Amino acid sequence: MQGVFEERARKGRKSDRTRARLMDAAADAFARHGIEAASVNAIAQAAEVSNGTFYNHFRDKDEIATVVAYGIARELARRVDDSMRDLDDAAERTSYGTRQFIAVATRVPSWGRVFIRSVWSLPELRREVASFARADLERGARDGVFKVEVDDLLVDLFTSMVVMGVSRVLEGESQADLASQVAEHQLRMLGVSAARAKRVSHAPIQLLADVPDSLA
Amino acid sequence: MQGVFEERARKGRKSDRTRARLMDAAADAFARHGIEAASVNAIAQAAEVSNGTFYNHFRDKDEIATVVAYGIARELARRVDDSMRDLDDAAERTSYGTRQFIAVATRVPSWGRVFIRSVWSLPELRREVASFARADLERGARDGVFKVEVDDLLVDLFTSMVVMGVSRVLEGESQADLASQVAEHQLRMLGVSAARAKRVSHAPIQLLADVPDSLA
Amino acid sequence: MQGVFEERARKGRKSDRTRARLMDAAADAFARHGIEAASVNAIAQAAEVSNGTFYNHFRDKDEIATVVAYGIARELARRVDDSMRDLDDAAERTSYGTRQFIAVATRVPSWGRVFIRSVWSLPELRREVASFARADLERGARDGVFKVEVDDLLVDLFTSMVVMGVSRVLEGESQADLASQVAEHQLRMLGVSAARAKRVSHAPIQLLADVPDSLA
Amino acid sequence: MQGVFEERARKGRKSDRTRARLMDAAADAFARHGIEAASVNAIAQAAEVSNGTFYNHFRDKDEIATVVAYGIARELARRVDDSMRDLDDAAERTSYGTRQFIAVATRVPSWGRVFIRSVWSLPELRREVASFARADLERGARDGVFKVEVDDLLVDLFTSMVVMGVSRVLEGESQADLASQVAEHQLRMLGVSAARAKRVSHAPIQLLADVPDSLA
DNA sequence: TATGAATGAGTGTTCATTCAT
DNA sequence: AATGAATGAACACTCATTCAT
Repeated sequence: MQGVFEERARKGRKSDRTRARLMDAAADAFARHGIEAASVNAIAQAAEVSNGTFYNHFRDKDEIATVVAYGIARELARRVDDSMRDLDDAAERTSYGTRQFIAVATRVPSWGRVFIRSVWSLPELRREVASFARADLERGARDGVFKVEVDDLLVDLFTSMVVMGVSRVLEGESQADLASQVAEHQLRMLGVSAARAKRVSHAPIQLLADVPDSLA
Repeated sequence: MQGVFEERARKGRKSDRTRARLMDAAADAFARHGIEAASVNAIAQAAEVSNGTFYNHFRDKDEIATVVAYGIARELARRVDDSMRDLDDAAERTSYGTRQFIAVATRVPSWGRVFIRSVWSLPELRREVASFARADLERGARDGVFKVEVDDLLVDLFTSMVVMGVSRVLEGESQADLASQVAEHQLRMLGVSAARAKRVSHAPIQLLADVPDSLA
Repeated sequence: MQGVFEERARKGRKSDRTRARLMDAAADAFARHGIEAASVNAIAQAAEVSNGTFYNHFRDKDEIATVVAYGIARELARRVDDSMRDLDDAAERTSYGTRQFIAVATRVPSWGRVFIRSVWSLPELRREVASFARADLERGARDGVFKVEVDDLLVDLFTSMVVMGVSRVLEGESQADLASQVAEHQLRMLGVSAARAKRVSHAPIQLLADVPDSLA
Repeated sequence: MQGVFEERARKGRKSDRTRARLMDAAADAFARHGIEAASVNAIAQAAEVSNGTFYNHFRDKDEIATVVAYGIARELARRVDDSMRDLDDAAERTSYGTRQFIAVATRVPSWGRVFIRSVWSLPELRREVASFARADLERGARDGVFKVEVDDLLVDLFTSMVVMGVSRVLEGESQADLASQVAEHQLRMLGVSAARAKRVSHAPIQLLADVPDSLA
């Protein structure tokens, strides 16, 4: 099994690849058992290096946990953002973003699981990811598409709904329709008419075209 | 300091009181450091019994964690439910329930924290607590007050919003208005008109009349 | 092999005996390899308890090191002091004390070795032990037996000579005459005439009459 | 900062300079944390070379420890000896040597600290340094200046007094008078009259004239 | 039921040392 | 000679759990 970080470090130096393999192994272990319960030894073993090597690359377990969580969160946000370049309407962007995010986050289950774990424990990370959503929410409010005032609480509620969606999919729910429904509920919460909310959220979209097959 | 479980076991036998003190201490420790990081020794010490005594009352740490989480969740739900006996309208019940729940769950911070931690890790517990909400959501759908279909996903989204509210308050947000806003957003998501959502959610309510002073 | 601490805790509770055995084992290990190089596991093993038990009795390795060092130093000082109750003349007391101390400290080699190691690294301990010597030096200066001013430096030089004596004996030198010569040199340093220094320091003395045979 | 070893290797080949820098870094680290606690990595880093390079120059940590200790001890002895070329009288030589040694050993504190640490753990080193003192003690005994028999014990006691002096100065005592007092006590121990001991030991001397400024 | 000393597997972490480049 | 990533044994310390009293 080759992880996503290693995939990307394939061209780098050997040391970079070792680091990437540790990160992949850590993401996997964190997803499986949680950060506390994942042991450094197990991570090193999964990465096929000795435990000492771990400490050549990371100061301690906290460091790799943070690095991995941010790495994953940023990569998820980046991919979703990239896929939305052509959309203008705030309702469409918001709805599309939610659906795409759920799709991407569940594509590599260990990444999704690390994400929903760290999104609560690392507030800065949450804020960073939420800032993408916030921009669209504010645009919608400005344009009159949304009828609500955008504040921290609204952004957090919006985020918690996305997270809930990711959780459900990772628990086994089929992703396709579920993501649309989450988006639909969000739009209604934001003051979009029920009819439009349904229409926009269930419009067919192109998912994940750019994700390499090796991640499956 | 006397905890809530002990409060209720005051009349019971000595053994019951010991058990209750262990549960109070555990709730506190779990809230403070998380379940993994809370040690049995520390719990026993806080309960002023020896570590051996712990194992006379609970098979292992997992058991007390589950028992405490369920105990707290049920107590929270019971209190909120009790306070809603006189309400009939689904929108009012839903809104009132959310506001009351946030108030109660944050009244004893350690309980609130244990709740938001366990609500994700114990799905059965989540379902049990959510069943109260589900009843009102279904009533509202039946009565035409809510314009949405009630399914598992909706209940979970509704729940995640309440949890988000509790989190924010425990992070230091002032509770009063925040709870109302959460409720308002929920009603809008459920298809209630913006005007009514606002009116219902910001109506003054009597909070916590029944909470014993010892919890303050 | 039964150590000195255990000997003394024989009548105590079982827990006290375990603690004492750990201390004996630690004294031995510290003497053999130095404090840094002695491992907690090795100490526990030598005491025939599990490594976990060690930490039921001592917070960490530093704690047992300090406790053992002070325990040994005080016991050495106490024994020597006890044996000098009947002496009045400062020159005799000083000389006798040095000889007795060297005898006692080398009687249980591991104690002596711990002493010469810790006397440099724990200044408070050095001061505590030296305070016995200081009293006699000051008395001698007051009585005119010694012709020097007693200050910190003098006490330290005096102490370092005793320590040197202990070192030499532990390195294999025969103790009897060596201790007398150390005492003789000390007296001369203090201003006692060569003739009297020799006479006083080589007078026969009763060594160690009170030390239990089990220590041999 | 440029160390003493490097200073002297300035003209040598690059390899020699690397070696010298490692020795300076090691002396510093040993003085700061003790030999056990000083890590090879830290030494290499302080010397601004990679850890691998360390092993091109020294077989292991023990080797550099010994080499550094001997290097320092010999350098100290050499400097003191050089400064005494013109003195003839044994009492003067002895006293002057002690004072000069304390001055030199405390001039570069890390050297002094390494010295007092290794003088106990490396008996051969102690003997080597002491041989300078021994020569003067024997000359004094032959000449009748000292009234004692010179044997191993006397040399060791004499040495321990010098070491004690170095310790005190490194602990913060002002060096000037302290060294004189140590020398005075030594002379008295050797049988020199109190009056002459005082006079000789407190005579003004020229300290450290030959120490390069870079050491300051 | 209560006690608390004892257990021992397990954890994170350090570090001297090796070796391919 | 120099590099620095990799190694893995060793260490201090934690903690859930057992059990004799």
